[in-house]
Amino acid sequence: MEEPFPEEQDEEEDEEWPRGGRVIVHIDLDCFYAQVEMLRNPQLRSKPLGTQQKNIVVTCNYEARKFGIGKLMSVKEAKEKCPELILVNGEDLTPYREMSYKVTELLGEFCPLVERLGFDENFLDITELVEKKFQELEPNSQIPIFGHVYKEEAVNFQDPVHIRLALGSGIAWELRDRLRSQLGITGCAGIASNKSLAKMISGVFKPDQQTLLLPENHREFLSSLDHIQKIPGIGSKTTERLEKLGVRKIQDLQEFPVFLLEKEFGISAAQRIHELSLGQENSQIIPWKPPQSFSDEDSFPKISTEEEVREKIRELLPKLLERISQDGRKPQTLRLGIRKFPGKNSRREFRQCPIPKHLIPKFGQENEELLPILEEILMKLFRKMIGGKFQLTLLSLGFSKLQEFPGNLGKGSIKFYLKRESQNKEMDTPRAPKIQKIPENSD
DNA sequence: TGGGGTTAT
DNA sequence: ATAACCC
Repeated sequence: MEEPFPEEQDEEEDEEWPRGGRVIVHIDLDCFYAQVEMLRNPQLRSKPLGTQQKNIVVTCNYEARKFGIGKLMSVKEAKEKCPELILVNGEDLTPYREMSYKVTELLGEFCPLVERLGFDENFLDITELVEKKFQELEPNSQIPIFGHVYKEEAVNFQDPVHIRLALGSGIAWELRDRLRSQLGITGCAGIASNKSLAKMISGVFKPDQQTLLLPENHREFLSSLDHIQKIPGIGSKTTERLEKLGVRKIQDLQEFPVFLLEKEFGISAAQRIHELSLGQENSQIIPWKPPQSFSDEDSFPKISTEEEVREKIRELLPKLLERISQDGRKPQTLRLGIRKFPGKNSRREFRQCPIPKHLIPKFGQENEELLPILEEILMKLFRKMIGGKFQLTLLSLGFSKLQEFPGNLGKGSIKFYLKRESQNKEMDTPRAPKIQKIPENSD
């Protein structure tokens, strides 16, 4: 009578994985740049506001969205839709970068497993936190659910997986509450049993809300997302190739023969793609560490002389040097990036080179010699990339291979980095008093 | 269409 | 170094 265990994979697969063991939260800040600008100037809060980079409105607040303004819309179109739209320049990312790290830092106080994705998203693996709460549960205690549950599905309080996710919704609520009360920032959260699903579910109810996805609804939720590109990890290139195979909807992908996927993408990518379409994914949260590279770019109308290139380098280099010296680590590699004029799909080309050994120690201090030397190295690099005539629309400088310097013990460590970032805590946030939250049942 | 980032090959 | 991915 002993049925053999379904031997799906007796390989090195994570033992804990199926059974929906983990609880993952994805936090997605609402129109982040616009929020930061509204904190800097509260007058803007009640007005339609966008942040502008060159001729693009990159984000806008919800007042502006009422007029039909959306992400990455041209300034021209946005102004047509809303002539009284206020635009602030968002080309210097410093304020956003700083607030972004404050957010990650705050989340890190709850849980060491925080992963950043861009400036405005974070993943947390709160499995252990949830487990602790689970163990502390009194025999017949009521477990509140916070925020929405996808499909308004009833939580089954007999099911330990459901209970853990419900506890996770409480933690997500607390995280969002702290972001609002301490930093004045709102965002959405998704709670699910892996990163991919947590991320996809977080945007279901949009500003300042959260959504919980139960395992029974994985398939249905994925099918509801109709297009394959909604799956994180399936980008534009993969989408093109899939569409050539006749696959457009997630459901198409779920049902598509794996051996045909393997012919197109190779075994490992095919497996990944197929599993993603079913919501099966077990990648770990990679704890955040100090950035592995710094870069600074600028785009502009065509330039075509070396002198212009040199000028752009002179604008960008000091800013980067300042950031590097704040960080405390020293770069071993210098990178130059360009975009050539007929901007073939906005592609950039990069060249790197090692930074001469004797220059590396000079990076911490204010250093006048450093600038001209680096400038020359960059110009040489530039000449190597270009042969003769050129037209450029973008220049990018970057430092990488960041090395902690002996003598700077602990600089570059996470703690040090976070301290620096949060030092100018001019707590100008007279936020609404902390209110005891009542679970939103269904709004 | 901007100004960033990471990982895989 | 490039290409793919993410925001």
